[in-house]
Amino acid sequence: MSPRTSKQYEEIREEKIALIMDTALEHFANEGYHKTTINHIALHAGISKGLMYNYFDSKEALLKAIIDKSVAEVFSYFDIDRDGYLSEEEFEFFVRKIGIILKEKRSFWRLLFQLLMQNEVREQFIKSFAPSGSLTHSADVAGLNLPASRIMKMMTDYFSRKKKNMIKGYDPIVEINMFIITLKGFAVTSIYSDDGEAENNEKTINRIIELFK
Amino acid sequence: MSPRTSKQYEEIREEKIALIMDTALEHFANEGYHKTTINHIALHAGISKGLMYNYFDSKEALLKAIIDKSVAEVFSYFDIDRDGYLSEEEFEFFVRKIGIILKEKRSFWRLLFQLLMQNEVREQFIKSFAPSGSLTHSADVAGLNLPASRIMKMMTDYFSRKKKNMIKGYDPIVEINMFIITLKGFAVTSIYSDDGEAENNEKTINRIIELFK
Amino acid sequence: MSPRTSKQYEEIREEKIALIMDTALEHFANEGYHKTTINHIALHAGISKGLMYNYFDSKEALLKAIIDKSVAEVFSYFDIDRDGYLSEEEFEFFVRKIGIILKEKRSFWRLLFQLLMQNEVREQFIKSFAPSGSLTHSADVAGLNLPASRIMKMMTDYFSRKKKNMIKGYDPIVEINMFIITLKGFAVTSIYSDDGEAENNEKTINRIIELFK
Amino acid sequence: MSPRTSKQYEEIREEKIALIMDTALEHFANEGYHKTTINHIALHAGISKGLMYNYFDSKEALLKAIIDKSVAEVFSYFDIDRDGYLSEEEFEFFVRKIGIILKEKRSFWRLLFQLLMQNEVREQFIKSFAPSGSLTHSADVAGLNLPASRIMKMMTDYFSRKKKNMIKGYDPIVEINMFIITLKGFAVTSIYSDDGEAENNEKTINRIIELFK
DNA sequence: GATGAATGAGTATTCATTCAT
DNA sequence: CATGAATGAATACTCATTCAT
Repeated sequence: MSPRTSKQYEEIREEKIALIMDTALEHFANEGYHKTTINHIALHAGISKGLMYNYFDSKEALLKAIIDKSVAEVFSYFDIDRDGYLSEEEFEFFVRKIGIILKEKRSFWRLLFQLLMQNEVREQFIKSFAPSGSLTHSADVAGLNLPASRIMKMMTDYFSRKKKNMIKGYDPIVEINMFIITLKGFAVTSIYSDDGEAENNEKTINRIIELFK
Repeated sequence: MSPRTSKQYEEIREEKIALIMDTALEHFANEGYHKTTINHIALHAGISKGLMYNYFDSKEALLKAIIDKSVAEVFSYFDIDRDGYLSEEEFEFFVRKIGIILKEKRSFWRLLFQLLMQNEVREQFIKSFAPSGSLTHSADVAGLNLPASRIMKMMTDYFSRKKKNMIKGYDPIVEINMFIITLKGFAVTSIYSDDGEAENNEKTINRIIELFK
Repeated sequence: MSPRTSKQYEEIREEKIALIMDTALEHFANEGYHKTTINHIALHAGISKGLMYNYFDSKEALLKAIIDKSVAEVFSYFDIDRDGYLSEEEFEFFVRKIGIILKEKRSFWRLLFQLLMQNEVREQFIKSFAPSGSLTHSADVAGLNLPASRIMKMMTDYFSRKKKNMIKGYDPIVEINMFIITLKGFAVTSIYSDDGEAENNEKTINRIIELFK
Repeated sequence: MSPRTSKQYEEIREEKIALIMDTALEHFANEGYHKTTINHIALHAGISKGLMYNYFDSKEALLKAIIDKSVAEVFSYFDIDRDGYLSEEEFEFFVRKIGIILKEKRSFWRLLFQLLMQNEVREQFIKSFAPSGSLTHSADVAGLNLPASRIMKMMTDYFSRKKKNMIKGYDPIVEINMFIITLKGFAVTSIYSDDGEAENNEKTINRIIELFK
């Protein structure tokens, strides 16, 4: 007879918010943001249209919340705040981690790449994640210069240090770019590959490490 | 003031069709297919909304026409119908060609990648371009198995033949995958890079050739 | 910690009802009935949405309750149930009373005028306050024929009696109408004037009395 | 077979715009802006919902267009740009004109008064029509300080000049206020009176002229 | 008595598509 | 061939109202 405690309410809220965000991410990622209607999301989440508007101001706000949350999760995967030095072991760890996170957050990556394909969104995204002046364009990951400043710095240092075998003509900038496009290509491939290709992806990761370690 | 000859009419038709397709491609690529309205296209093409429906049955038909035309153009770039053998010179030529075509057909590629990010479209696309059973998934370019059958065959042969330096553990399948994801990563990066990065792209292309030739 | 007595409950009820009605009146008056949401009222009253539905059946019922209560209050200001005769002193008192009540119940008047601007509402209102057949249209206060029958009767008597200075052409009906539109114009002005204009309003009241006493 | 000339198109546009604005004004005035739905307007205008959006950006833009047009019309009724001097004949003409315009533009006035009853709108309106600093509040017509500056100036001059009979205590400011509230009261009454009361309104106008000329 | 999550009918707005001229 | 007015189904969003706790 008495009203729920505010703790109970908070739990309900969080559950529903998670439910909505998860459902929306799934559909945004697979059918596209524009093609996905609020109705569709509500239907698949088993709630009413109106409820979503209790938690999110608009479809766009929902999208933003999803992106923000996912980006935060991804960043937290790489405990950035270490010494800033990248050893060879850490480099390998980093690459393997990417392989894992691409699989685990596959929906998010699909959505993100999708969004980044649109000029307006990409520019917006770059603006919000790239500390102004922090990066040369050569270090830009096709719009994905995420926590860029820090990670990129470590990368650059890493590749500068190696001077692989002192090969004549070794250019760290070129090498970083190669590494980035390789990762990007792997990402784009991986997030649209099905489970049957897990083994292949594994081999590819190994080869990437072999090449750039 | 005499009535136009049917030849003149034909010319007008073709001009208008080209104008509409070019304008639409530009906007589809940069603002996204869904966000681009027919009104917008008509406005920018300097024609009326109705005219487009004289030439195309629907917005989707327009999209399809654009894709078909562009794909045909891209394929024609690589005169596929040769001997089916890929020499080292031809391999280098092929890679450089890709670098060029990515720049020249940038809008198309943007649009294509954008579309391929949507499950439904991707599946549709794969179905229409991949002769069933022709490819192992390992040779699938994340949905981009273009004139696949033929080109892929040549590639596979090429990489199988090389057995680069007879390095132990050399696996042609892995090598092809590496090559493909590298190209794909380069593509995704290149089509969203601005002109100032031409030099960088050039260097990257050189390095790709160096690595996989 | 003993259970509340029913008297305490009654007190809570009345307090809450008053709180809700006051808050609602304030917002209805200033932002408009339609623009004011139940949420908004609940928020500003510091209660939950649901609580209002414990006391009022609907938003419209709340409105009606507010109007009824306010109208009753206004009528009670003029202790109508006297001898039915209006002396000159009483006339002046009456006019000054109106000046005061317009200030004190400003929100109500704003709301009322607002509502009366809508055909449907006005008709409804006229029906409920004007005993059928009791008034000639000439005595209608643009929908505001409040406790009409009685007060109007007194007014008519008052103006008929005066025959101000026996001026030729003096028409009590016209004079009543003039008096009414003057009051109405004063009302509309007064309820939207700010405090700084109190002095002006005072002077206007004096002049009205001077003119119509 | 050939498309309409742009003149024909222009005619169609103007006709439809007028139709939409007239229909909307009618309904806004009688049922209230918020209660009137776009559907309703479209239905009564015999057009589709969509068509209205071909001509107006939004419901609010439609409202604004109506107000702007009506205000312009009303102002044009009083050919403001004369010598700025108000003779007694002109004063009478002015008052009678108001009586007429209230009848002819009744819907507009209903709508306007309705809107002015809402704080936000009223403030907006005052801002757009009152040249800053041009008026003392005492000359404010309950938010309706229209082409205020000019007309009010003429009025003030007129009432200052008269010093009616040199009566002791004659205060032009008070007299202007009285005149304004009388007009306002007449307006509010008139726009909600039906045709049967035409005669009464006529008499009231005569009395107003008698009192303030 | 009190709460706020949940609902869904209703509303403004968009946009591909049609069609008379 | 060319035009743009007209349509209406679809979509995002609002808000009064219900109800389990």
